[in-house]
Amino acid sequence: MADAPRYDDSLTIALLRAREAVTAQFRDHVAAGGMTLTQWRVIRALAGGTELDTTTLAHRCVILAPSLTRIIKTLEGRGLIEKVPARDRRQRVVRLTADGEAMFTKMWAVSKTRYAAIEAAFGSAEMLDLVETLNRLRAVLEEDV
Amino acid sequence: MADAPRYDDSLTIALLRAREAVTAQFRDHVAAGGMTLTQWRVIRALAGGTELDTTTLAHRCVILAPSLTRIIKTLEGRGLIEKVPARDRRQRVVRLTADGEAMFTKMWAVSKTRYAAIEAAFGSAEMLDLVETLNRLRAVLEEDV
DNA sequence: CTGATTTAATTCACATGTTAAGTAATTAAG
DNA sequence: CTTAATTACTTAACATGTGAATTAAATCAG
Repeated sequence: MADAPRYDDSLTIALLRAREAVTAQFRDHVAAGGMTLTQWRVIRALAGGTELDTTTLAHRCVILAPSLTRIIKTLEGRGLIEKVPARDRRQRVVRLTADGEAMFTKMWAVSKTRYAAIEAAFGSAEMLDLVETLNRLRAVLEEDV
Repeated sequence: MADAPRYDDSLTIALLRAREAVTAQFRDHVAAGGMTLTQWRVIRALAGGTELDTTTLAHRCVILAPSLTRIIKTLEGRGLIEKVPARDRRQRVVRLTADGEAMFTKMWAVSKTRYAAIEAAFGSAEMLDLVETLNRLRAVLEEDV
């Protein structure tokens, strides 16, 4: 069992820790804006007048449907997003309100800076490589295994 | 705003999705054993008679203290782990029970196989590289930025 | 057109993530 | 030795992750 870390958790743990380290770079800033990182992903996905249904939004933000239902309720309650009538009445299509767009614009500048700092510290090319590798890993797992 | 996805979320999202894809390879198996992936990390960390205090355990498993408190309560209730008297009475030191070790042994064989499958599909060297890169990213973020 | 099936969201129940506050035991200051 | 500061953990409160069941609307079979 001494060899356990090598066979199961190493990749899992490395992914967990790396994600933790990256999100830590944004959490304080986003929290200062009165949002969670998850909520911020939703705002981001809708920025620029984008209208999306729950399923698409959930997929892009990597949020499960039940979580997104609650988040939409919360953000709508804060006046940051609003519903849009959809042809298919099963769907819930949403977009940012004017306040939502303003919130995005205000926070985006800082977010961009933080991201640039990460890129500078880690290396721009290395970062592109990493993202590509992560996406390849995901592609492999979703097909072959 | 059209460039947004390139500057903030790409790494975050890539990490999220990659982690999701990897954990998906283990979730069903672990769930079949009546555990969550988080609980399994704890079992794993204690396998082989290891005794650990909450702080160390939390760090190794990448679980926040409040979550670990609940998990320990749950696993103790199921008879999989037990408390060990500690010199420092502030600490809560735990270890696996005989049932806990049995549970680990039973599930470990399968877990190992799943991990090997991932390694085979993605590439052994690539996987080592990825883990190393992730750890380097983390190291950079925890120091420089 | 009617009933069965599928699809999109929601709701429910429970586990975990996350921050802040609280408690108990240890250590350090004097 | 006594008090203040620190440390380890717990509790509380709320947000999210997760799977299963439910509801409502659209689609399909006949």
